[in-house]
Amino acid sequence: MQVTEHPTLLRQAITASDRVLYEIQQAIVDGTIPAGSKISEPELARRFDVSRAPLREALARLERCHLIERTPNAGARVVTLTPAGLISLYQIREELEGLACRLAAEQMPAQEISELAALLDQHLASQRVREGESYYQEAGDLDFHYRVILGSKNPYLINMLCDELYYLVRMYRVQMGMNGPRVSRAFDEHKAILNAIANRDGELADLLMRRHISASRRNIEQQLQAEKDVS
Amino acid sequence: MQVTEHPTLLRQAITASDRVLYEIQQAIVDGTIPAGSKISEPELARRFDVSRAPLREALARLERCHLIERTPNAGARVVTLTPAGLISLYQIREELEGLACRLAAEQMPAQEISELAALLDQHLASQRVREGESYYQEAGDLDFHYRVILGSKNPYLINMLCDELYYLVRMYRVQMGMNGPRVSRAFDEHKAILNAIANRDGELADLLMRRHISASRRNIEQQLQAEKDVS
DNA sequence: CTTTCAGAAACTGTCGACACTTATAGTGCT
DNA sequence: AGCACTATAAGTGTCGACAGTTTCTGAAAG
Repeated sequence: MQVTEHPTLLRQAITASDRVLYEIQQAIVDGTIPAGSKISEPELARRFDVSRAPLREALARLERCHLIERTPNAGARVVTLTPAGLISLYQIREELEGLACRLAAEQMPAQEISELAALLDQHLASQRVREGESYYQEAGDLDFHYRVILGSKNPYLINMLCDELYYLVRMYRVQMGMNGPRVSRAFDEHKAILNAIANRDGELADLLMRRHISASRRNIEQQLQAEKDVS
Repeated sequence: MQVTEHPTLLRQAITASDRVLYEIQQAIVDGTIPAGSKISEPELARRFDVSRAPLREALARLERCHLIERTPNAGARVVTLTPAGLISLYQIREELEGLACRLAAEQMPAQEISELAALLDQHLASQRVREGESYYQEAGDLDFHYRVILGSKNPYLINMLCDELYYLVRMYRVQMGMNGPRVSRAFDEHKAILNAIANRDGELADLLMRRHISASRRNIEQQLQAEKDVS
């Protein structure tokens, strides 16, 4: 089996199950496999050219990150996006990412903090170029959140947010077509959070992150409401 | 395939994978399969009399609730219990169960609240009988937490706490041999939390639950420290 | 026309076998 | 004796096939 890069340092074998998982995940997030649609194992197995064994393992992991729902003997469906689901998701994000900020303020190494500062400057530059363009900034937003979470050094927290919840967050953002004036405000909020972390003020970082996520939630809710009004 | 109880109401088919998952889970939690030990798929398949296919699905779910750790092409190991892991776990519980309490104070139906009150009275009775006996009370403790979490009506929260984290919490408790004077104090704390929920005071319920879990963490930490001093 | 009930098709859960990787034990060399 | 290397054994990842269940189709009865 192939090995990525350094054979001894990073001995992470890329298995067929991993590859299929990655492709299906992307397809669900961007809507290529539409929300709410039923999933047929034989069909997907043919489509991605693998047997059902690795496919089923990929499906198990997709269920783990809440992108599909399975019922015994009856198959799997892609989740449907609802306002209630969005609120439930963001309620948890508020608590968990608030905690992540507090821990990051205590645990994050100075070097990681400066790297994160550099990342924000880089975002600022690219943001000036394409004002209002959403995709890059949103990707950057996730990148910022990722790094703060990693800075918490809490393995369960990292696993829950980065592996289990974030693909669903991305799915909401992509399929709701995030854009608008929130982009530039988000940047300022990031900067304030980073400052609090750099000052080792966990309490403030926690508070700011909760506000940041709360604002983000209201933004998507508004988008969702607007979409509802059209139909 | 067999069906549990009401064929139309609860159409949950008990699959072989489910059965094996349940048995292995229990074996890991109570230490029959010791912490840190390596897991051999063929051996477990023989031991529980199933093929490797359902066994692997069970292992995937065990990884999901953090009872085992897998590395590609190298097999799985039962997790090891460490002070750092315990702290990380309880940090998350504090946030998530605090949130659960706040939501339960808002969302929990009156009937569920009165049922929970009845449960506590029942605990009180059995507790008087066997003062100091830990196992039953601890099971009751988990039962109380379960109901509060279910009362939050947040599906992600319920899944994370009841399906992903609680088996590991039980494992820490069982293998650290929880006992001592904490049992009776925990009951009073439960009662206070229930009161706050019944009064629809989410903020107070949140605070009390955080304290309750924080005290529980300190209790186990102490136990763990004592065990360390012996060795 | 709707409803009910067979029969058929499709699908999920499970099994045994094979390919390739990892770990183990043994052999030869310094 | 200690170390490197090779061959063997064990184990994981994957495949194709079969059994039992669910769902769809269609015909018959109300």
